[in-house]
Amino acid sequence: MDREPTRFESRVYEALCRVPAGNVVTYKVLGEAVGCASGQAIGNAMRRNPFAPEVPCHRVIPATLRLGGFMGDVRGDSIVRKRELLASEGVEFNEMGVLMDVSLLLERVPD
DNA sequence: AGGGTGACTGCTA
DNA sequence: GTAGCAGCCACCC
Repeated sequence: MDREPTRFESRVYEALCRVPAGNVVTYKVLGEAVGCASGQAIGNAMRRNPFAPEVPCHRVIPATLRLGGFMGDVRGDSIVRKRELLASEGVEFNEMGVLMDVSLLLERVPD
């Protein structure tokens, strides 16, 4: 299971670190930052992220503006953790699990 | 080399 | 609101 990140994954993590606290991006946006047309591949990289939350993978959400997954889980206590992590940065989700303030969602990863 | 998997996306119903 | 499906791409057999 555990292994060193591939070059692709390292690029993804590097781009991810440019997302400021208090903001979020979609898997798609993060993919565009590293030249990957598949959000699913990005999700794979996140799922394997060995550095959470050092590398802020909790700032990546699906285009549906829901919470998505965290640390391998798509529906579990980890999601609550992700939600609280984001709340502590000022990014809040409602009871339905949907992002409240859409203006916090960046359309592209900063340089 | 080929097939299966998945923290996705967009469309359809 | 939900469910299913095709397309997507990196990774792991």
